[in-house]
Amino acid sequence: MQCCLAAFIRAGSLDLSLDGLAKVVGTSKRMLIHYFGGRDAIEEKALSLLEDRLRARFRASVFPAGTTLRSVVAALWEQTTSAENRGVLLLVTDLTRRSWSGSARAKHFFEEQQRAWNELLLEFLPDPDAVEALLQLFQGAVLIYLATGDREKGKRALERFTAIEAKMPRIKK
Amino acid sequence: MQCCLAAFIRAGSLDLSLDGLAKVVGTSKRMLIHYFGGRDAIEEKALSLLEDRLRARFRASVFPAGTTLRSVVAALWEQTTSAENRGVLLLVTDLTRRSWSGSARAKHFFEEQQRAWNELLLEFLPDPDAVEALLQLFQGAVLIYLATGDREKGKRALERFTAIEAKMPRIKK
DNA sequence: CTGTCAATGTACCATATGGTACAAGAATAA
DNA sequence: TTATTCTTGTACCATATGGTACATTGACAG
Repeated sequence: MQCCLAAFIRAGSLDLSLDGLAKVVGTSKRMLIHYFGGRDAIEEKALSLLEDRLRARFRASVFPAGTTLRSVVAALWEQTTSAENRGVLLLVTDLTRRSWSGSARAKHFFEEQQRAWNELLLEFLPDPDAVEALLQLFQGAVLIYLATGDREKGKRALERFTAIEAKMPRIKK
Repeated sequence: MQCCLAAFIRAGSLDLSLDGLAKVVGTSKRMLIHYFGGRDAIEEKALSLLEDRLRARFRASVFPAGTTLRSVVAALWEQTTSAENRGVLLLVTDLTRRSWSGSARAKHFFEEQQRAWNELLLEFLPDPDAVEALLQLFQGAVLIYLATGDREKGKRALERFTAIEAKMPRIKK
């Protein structure tokens, strides 16, 4: 299953035929179905595994209390757009699309991701509206990054956001 | 061709088989290929038509000089996320994905859209960095809107952005 | 050694897809 | 009227896909 997920990540999408998947994993379509029980089951297991992995990554990237929002966001951006994570980013984006194309599983995945990010950011930016805006900016930055390959645009925009937030008079909630 | 584009818009994607397309349009796959010359040609013509239509919409939505950034952005958001434009929005988003999946045509489409929006916004926000950030925020807001169906989140975030920009001391360039 | 059962390859099936061959109208120029 | 060209339906083809049938292999218990 690890190999399957790796293959999906390498493809940057769940749109990978069983034959293609099998070739990458080094087995046959016959075996994939035999072991895992069909296309849907494979996608389901791969998604669960991906969720686990993302949760683990999130737990690992816990920042010490008092870290500035600026450096948290910068670190998240670096990690999200690093070359070795490009596949994961593509896959997650593909799932986002599926979540509005009617896939209940993808919708669930998307919602959990949103929740996790929200929770994390709220620790460093204790204003729900601001976090909401930041998440949208981050999503948009990712999209532009994927479309243009330019990491700097997103970096600048996020930097700008955090700089303004740092200067804002704030009523802590 | 108008009908074909309408069908793509209704599907919210270019992933519509010739058979499916033909059924919606009220003809046969045979005829589509005969008249337009194959799948690729149909997509190409539909995209060109869509580009024309979006350009026209943009020209129509010219705002009088002096309009505040806030109302420009609010109007764009209303228009972009209106129910009757949902199909167009889905289609454009699908094209954005294709632009990073290797489709040169989609990439060109994406770049032209970006250029047009950039140009428009620059008239009301004469700071390229701010426009860059605004565009990313808008993209992200659209994504969240598509995934959640909630227009308010994006509205709030954009409102927030324009409110802050209005208060910022600015060196006009 | 022999029976049993999991593991696996090969060949197949049904469906969907983009596309073509061909023939039968339907219109139109001569 | 006749020859030609345009239009269109039907049947087909090749490929890809998820999935199954069946036979073969190999290990292991008795």
